[in-house]
Amino acid sequence: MKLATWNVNSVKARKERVIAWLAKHQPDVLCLQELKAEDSAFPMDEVKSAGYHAALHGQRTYNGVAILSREEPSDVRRGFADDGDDTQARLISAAFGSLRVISVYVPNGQEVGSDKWQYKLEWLKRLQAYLVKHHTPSESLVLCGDLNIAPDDLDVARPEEWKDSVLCAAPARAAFQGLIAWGLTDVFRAKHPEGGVFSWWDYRMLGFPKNNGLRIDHLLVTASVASRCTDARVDRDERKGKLPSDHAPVVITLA
DNA sequence: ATGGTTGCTTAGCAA
Repeated sequence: MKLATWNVNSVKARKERVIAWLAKHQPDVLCLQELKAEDSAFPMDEVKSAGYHAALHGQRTYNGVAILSREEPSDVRRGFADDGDDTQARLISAAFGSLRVISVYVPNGQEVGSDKWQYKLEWLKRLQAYLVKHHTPSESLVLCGDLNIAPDDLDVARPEEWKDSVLCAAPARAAFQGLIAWGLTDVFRAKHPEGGVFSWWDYRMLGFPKNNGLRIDHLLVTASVASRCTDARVDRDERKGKLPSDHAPVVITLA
């Protein structure tokens, strides 16, 4: 079984790439982030023709998340449905038999100390509370998406350059460790303990040609899923060529 | 040569 997560930075701009990627890699589940499109603008016909279902939580201009799957999803849930601000479409959850998959787009935070940074930290707290309220580490669960956190300096090509950024600042890394402490395993790290593998490169300043990358897209899994994981990789090729997303897909294989 | 982006929405923001 193959599960993947990919921040596509506009599903309309990336439509051909997404369809081609599905055809080439045949994942069982593909979680998408940053659709930047309402549900009505999602390329549903093309995705269906490729043989996939799509559970959507879209939004105009910003945000928007989805879960594409070969199997029809059940129990689709959108947003936190808590008493906080739920106007930003950043979380969707679906079940496939006994496997629960959650696709998230964590706020970037823009600048440490800004209002958006506060929102990011609060959002991460709500994510932790959401897991505690709705799920248990004894389930088979995959929490994946653009977490906008590089958990360790091993996940940063140039740690000195990024150390004070919203992707690396201590409170963000502490929030990531909170998810781990709840009962999730960073299976990608387990397969690549040496680090130096990245999932995002800034469009600006020749980020990709210089490999000035960070690993901020993750698949965090509970123990029963971790024990089945045989492979974890970044599809770096997808960041190449004409008009790529600034993120590459991250893929795990389960026995 | 010291900059060098993209997407959405239409000049300014977000990443």
